[in-house]
Amino acid sequence: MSKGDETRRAILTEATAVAARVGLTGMTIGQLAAHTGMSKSGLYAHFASKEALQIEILRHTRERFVDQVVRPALQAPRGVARLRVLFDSWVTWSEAMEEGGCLFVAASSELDDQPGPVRDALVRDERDWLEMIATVAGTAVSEGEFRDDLDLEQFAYELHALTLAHQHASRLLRDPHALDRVHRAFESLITHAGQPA
Amino acid sequence: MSKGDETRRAILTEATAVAARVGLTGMTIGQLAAHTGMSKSGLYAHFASKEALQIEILRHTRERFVDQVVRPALQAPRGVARLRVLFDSWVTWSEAMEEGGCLFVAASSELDDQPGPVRDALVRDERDWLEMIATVAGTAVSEGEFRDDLDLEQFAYELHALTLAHQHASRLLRDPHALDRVHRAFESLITHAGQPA
DNA sequence: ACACGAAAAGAACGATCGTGCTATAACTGA
DNA sequence: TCAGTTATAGCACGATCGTTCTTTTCGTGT
Repeated sequence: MSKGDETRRAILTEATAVAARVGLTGMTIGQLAAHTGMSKSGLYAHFASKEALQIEILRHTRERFVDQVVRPALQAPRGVARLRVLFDSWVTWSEAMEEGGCLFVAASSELDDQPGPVRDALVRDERDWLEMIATVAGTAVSEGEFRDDLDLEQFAYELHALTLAHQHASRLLRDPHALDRVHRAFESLITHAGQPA
Repeated sequence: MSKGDETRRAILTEATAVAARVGLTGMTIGQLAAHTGMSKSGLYAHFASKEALQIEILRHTRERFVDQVVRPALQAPRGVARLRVLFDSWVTWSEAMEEGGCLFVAASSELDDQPGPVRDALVRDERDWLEMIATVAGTAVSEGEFRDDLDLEQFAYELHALTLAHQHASRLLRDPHALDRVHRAFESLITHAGQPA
């Protein structure tokens, strides 16, 4: 990997952390330069525009998300076990962020009414994520662990709701029982998906 | 009401809409002045600082929230009926926002790691809101509609999760079935709160 | 209707924004 | 090691930021 790619990656990693804290829009080039110890123009030379940087931040985060959350789940056995790994991996991913939590969660409400290519990229990522949850839940159906009339999209919606709630309880409210809360809600969700409607 | 109070209120109403769209931090005085047709300094004279304006926006929004969401619920009969009104009123409140949705939801992820008096005010409001949900759920317990070992805080957590998810589905994903989704999730929540654990 | 206080505008401040252009410094392949 | 590319810094730009001041306009009580 050339020197350019190396620093470029370092910038993206740092930018991801900053963006999670102050938002993709709130983040500024100057602020980012200060954090990385580079000059504003030296840093900026790696990207075509701030908007392009924002999109690359999302791409970079997505790659790490797949590595740390999706891949472990796909290596677990199909069914509820895989769903558990997916969920636990997400919680771990979210907790691992020193500040700001999951960037996708933060960006979701920041960009929800700000049209443009950044929002479009985020929408694609979020759709993929919901689809992934639904697909994994589907393996629990085909394994006979979930009832076979389960609405997979509705299940994904409700599981995703827990991730949003966890970020809220953990990051905003600093609820010491946040982890316990989200796990109990998850178990309740799984239990009811297994019983007949 | 004097002229000053009148425009001040008009500013806050407009500012609430702007803040819901671009965030409490993303909103600027100049932008706000343009939206209200006032000069920057004329508008700014009504507030001590931008931070003070942000706090007043939250206070103003809170007042309207109590009027439009909390009060109707308290006028409904105790129990599940009251809980339904509370939830339906929130959905109506959220849908009524032309853009950006519920300001509290938007601000929650924006301020979750930005310490200061604005965050503190928001945390108080969100705690009050969760407490309100738990209290209303409690009336359903004492009316015998919910099982009496129901964890009220956990119930509030899960109901609140649905409001976050609805904003996500409705505003970001523009899911045409968002309303249907959130209602089904709500019914499911109520049903399970009524059955023995 | 007039005077006085309140409300709004005008103008300017230092700072920082995103973004170019130009020069220097640092890598890299022959 | 030297040439040539690539990466970074320096500097400046117009615009806008939050904020303060002074001046003008307007609403209001008598």
